[in-house]
Amino acid sequence: MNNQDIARIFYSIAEILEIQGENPFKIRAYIKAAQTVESYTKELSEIKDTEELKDLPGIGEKIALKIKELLETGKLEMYEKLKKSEFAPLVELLEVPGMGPKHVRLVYDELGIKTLDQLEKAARRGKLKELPGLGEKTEQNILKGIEQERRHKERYPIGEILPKAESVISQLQKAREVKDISLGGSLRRMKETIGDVDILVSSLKPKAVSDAFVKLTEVQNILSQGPTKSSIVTKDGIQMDLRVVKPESYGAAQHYFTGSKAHNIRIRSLGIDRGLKVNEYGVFKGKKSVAGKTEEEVFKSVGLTYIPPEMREDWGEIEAAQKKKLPHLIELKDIQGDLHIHSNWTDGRSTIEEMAKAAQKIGYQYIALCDHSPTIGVTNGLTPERLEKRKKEIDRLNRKFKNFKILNGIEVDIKPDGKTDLDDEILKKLDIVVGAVHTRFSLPKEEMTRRIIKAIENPCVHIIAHPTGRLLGKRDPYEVDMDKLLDAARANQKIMELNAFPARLDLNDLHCRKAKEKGVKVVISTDAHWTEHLHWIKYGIATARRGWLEPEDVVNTLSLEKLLKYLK
DNA sequence: GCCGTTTTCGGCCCGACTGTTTTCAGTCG
Repeated sequence: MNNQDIARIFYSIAEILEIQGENPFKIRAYIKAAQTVESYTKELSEIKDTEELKDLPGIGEKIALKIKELLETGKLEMYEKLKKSEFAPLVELLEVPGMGPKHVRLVYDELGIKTLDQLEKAARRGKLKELPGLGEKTEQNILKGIEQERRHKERYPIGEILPKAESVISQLQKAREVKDISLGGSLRRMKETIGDVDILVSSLKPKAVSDAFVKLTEVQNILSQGPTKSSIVTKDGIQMDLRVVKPESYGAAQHYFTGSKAHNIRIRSLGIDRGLKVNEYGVFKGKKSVAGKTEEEVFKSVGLTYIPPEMREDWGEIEAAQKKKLPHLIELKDIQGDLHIHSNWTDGRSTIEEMAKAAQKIGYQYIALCDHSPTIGVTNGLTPERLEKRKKEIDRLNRKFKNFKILNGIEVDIKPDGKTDLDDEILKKLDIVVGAVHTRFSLPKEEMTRRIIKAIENPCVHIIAHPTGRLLGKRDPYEVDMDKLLDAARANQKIMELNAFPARLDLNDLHCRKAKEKGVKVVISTDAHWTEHLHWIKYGIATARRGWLEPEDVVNTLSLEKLLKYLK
C-alpha cells in the first residue's frame, strides 16, 4: 500500500460521503488529507508512529488511525462499509459535467438512476426535466455532459495541450481590447497532464474579448458566456475557460486562476489571519484594495515572497516562502547541453551533424549522442562495429565544430538480469553511457528494482534513462522501488535522468524532489530523435521546477569542462 | 474531520454563471 493507494481511497471516501450528503467540511477534510498523502515525498509506510502522521497538514487523530489501519491491514473497515452503501455506485454519475451531488441524489431518489446508461435513457425520454428544480435545459446539458464524459475521460499530456493553448493566446493577443494575457491553471503550473485550458485577460472592454474568444475557429460549442467568464469546447474536445478582469486586478486574478486550489485556500487563510480578504479582484482591507495589480503584491500582502507558478501546490512552498527559503529554481538558460540524443544511425530522423548544428544554435556547449544498442532491433541498434564507425564520424565532426563538443555515448539496454547488452570493454571507451530498460516491463517489483540497481552499480554506466518507463496515457510506469533506486544512485554517485520527452517526463516532479532530498544528481535530457525535439527541454525544465530543482542539482547545467570532470 | 498568537468549539476561501424561479440553489473552478 503506497501513498497513491491511500490517497485514492480517501478521494473515493470523499465522493461517497458527498452523495450521502455529509457535512461538506468533513468531505473537504478527506480531500485535503488525500492531497497531503499523494504529494508527500516520503512513503507513509516508513512512518510507524501515528503521532508523527498527525504532524502532517490536514491529518488529525481520526485520519491518522485510518492510515495506520490501511498500512497494517491493507484495508479500511469504514471504507469497506461505505463501498457497500447503496450510494457507492453513484460516484460514476458525479463525473458527468453538470452533475453534482445534489443532482445525483435527486435522480437516484426520484428515478432510481444508478448508471450513466440509465441517466442517458432517462434524459432522452424527458424524465429528468419533470424533476423539481430541473428543466429542459438542464436535461439537455446533462446529455451533453454524458457525451463529453464518454468521449474524454483522461487528462491530456501537457505536450499535446500547450501548443494549442499558445495558438489561442496568440490569436487573442491580436484583439485590440486585450491588454495583458496569460495562461492560468495547471497549464501555467506546468503539470504533466492537463484537464482544461485556463486563459486570463485584462481589458477595459471585457465583452469584446469574450466575443472574440467564442468566435475562434477552434470553437466547437460554447458552454457558457458572461462578461467576465466564458467556457468553450474546441474541435479537439478540449475545454478552454476565459476570464477577463480589469488591469488593476490582473495580478490578483492571475494568482487566483493559476491555483492550485489547495495553494489558494492557504493564501486566503493567511489573508484572513491579517484581516484581509483575498479574491480574484485584489486583496482587500475592508473595502480598500491593498494589492492586486501584480502577483508579487498579492504574495507580499500576506507576508510571502514570490512563489513561481510551478511550485504552487501547497507542497511546502508557503512555509518556505514565509522563511524566505524558497529554492532558486532552475531555468531554461541554465542548460548547457543535452546528454541523451539520437541520430539517424539508429531510429533518429536527423543526422549527427544536423543535431549538433541545431544544438549549437540553441546555445548549447555539448550534446551526447546516445543511439540505441543492439538489443533494440527495431531501432537498428548499434553493433560494436557500427559503434566504431560512428566514432569516426563524431571525431570528424568534432574537428569541424568550434566551441562545441559531440560526446560519444550510447543508450545501452539493461537486460532483465541487470547486465548491459554491450560488454564493459566497449562501454569503457565511450564518453558517456546511459542505461535504460526497454523490455520485460512486467517484471515483479523486486526483480525490476534489482535489475536497475545492478546497472547503477555497473562502473561503466553514468546515467539511468527514463527510470520508470511510463508513457503518459499509454503505458503505466513499471513496478519499481524508486527509493531504493535513488539510494543506490546516491551510493554509487550515479545520475538519474529526467526525460523531457513530453509523453515521458520521467522522473516525475515528486521523484525529482525525492532525488534532491537524497542528494542524487539529475540530468534533464530530451531523448530527441529529430532536431525539433531538442526544444522539448522546456517540459523537462518545467518538471524539474515542479520538483524544486536548482541549477546545482542538475549536471547538464555544468560547462563542458566541468561536466567531463564530473563524469570521470 | 481538522484546527487553534482571540478559540478545545465553532469556524472552515470566494465568486461567476446557469437554470429555474421571481430570490436562489446547484455547479464549477
